[in-house]
Amino acid sequence: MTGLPRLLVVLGPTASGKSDLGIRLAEKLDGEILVCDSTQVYRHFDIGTAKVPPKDQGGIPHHLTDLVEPDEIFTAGEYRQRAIKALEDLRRRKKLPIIAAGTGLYLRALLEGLADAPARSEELRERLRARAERHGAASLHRLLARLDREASDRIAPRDTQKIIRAVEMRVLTGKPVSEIHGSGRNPLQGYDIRKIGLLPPRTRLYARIDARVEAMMAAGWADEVRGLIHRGVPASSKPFQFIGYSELRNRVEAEKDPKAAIPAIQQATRRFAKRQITWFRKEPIVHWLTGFGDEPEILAAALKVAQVRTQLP
RNA sequence: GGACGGGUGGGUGAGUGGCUAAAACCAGCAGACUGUAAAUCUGCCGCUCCUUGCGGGCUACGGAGGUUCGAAUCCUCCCCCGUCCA
Repeated sequence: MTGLPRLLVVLGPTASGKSDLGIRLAEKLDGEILVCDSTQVYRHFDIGTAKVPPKDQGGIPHHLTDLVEPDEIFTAGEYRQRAIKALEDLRRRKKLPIIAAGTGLYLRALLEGLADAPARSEELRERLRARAERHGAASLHRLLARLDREASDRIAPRDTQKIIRAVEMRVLTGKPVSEIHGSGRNPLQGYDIRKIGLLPPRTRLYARIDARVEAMMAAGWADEVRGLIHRGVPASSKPFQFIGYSELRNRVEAEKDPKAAIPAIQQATRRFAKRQITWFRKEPIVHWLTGFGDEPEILAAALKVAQVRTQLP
């Protein structure tokens, strides 16, 4: 066990101080950061996705950000592949990988792997979406019920996104979802993985979120959005769906005061944080720390978790 | 001082005699989620008791009375708020 190279994971809801803790740990333990965040993979969307600006990175290399252009679609499978490459690179250079994870699905895709399922098919999705438009979301669910009863029982009739994915898997492989998932995952091997979870008290976390949104606005978030519009990033592009970006784009386009969007953005971010917490609560073997990543006691506790010889159960 | 309009659960707001613990939306809480995941979706949401049931009890629609078998809904008075007239 002790022969395996270590892999640190810092996970937690947005604004819990993951990036900060990650950098401090990297400084002490000769590590580098692997960002695990579905929004930071997009170039040009910087302020609202809370990327750590280079001047604040403390000289610690940050990987897995700015991977694609805004009009591209990025997926968990893609993330897994890139992350594995990055891990191999760090291993060669004998650096401690520290994953700063805010996107639970991506983290799971990397650590536990994904089933051997087909990638998205845009044409098929186009057809399915058209069907939903014409005959309603319920018709898609009925279609899935015919193709894959078990999957349709598990997915809510209105959850069009998941229904489409299930139909897609069934059509592309001819196999029901349960069979594909039953075939197993391909977990990441060869690491002594230590997971540190940041879980600050809810009220304090919410207060930080509120303050951070204000700070992002003060840092020129609206101008960033203006720039994105000018460079021709379409409203339909994925990153414009991210929290804050949709609200700000609307306001900027309508030439309304962007500041008026602040309460709505704070609200959406708080709800997002809640969803992250729900997801991470299920994550196996996490050393939970009830505080923010920038607090000295938390750093001390995290260092302990990272360095003990035998992994605690 | 007078004339209207209005006061409903944390918020907005529907409800004009029983089907109403009270629509809807928001907020809040909890949850699901294996290739869009900062996405998408689900449940709960006055208090309380138990044999957890489309169960019982209590409290609730500004306040106090009243009418009625029955009131958030009708009547009386009072208190607030808004607009207008003086």
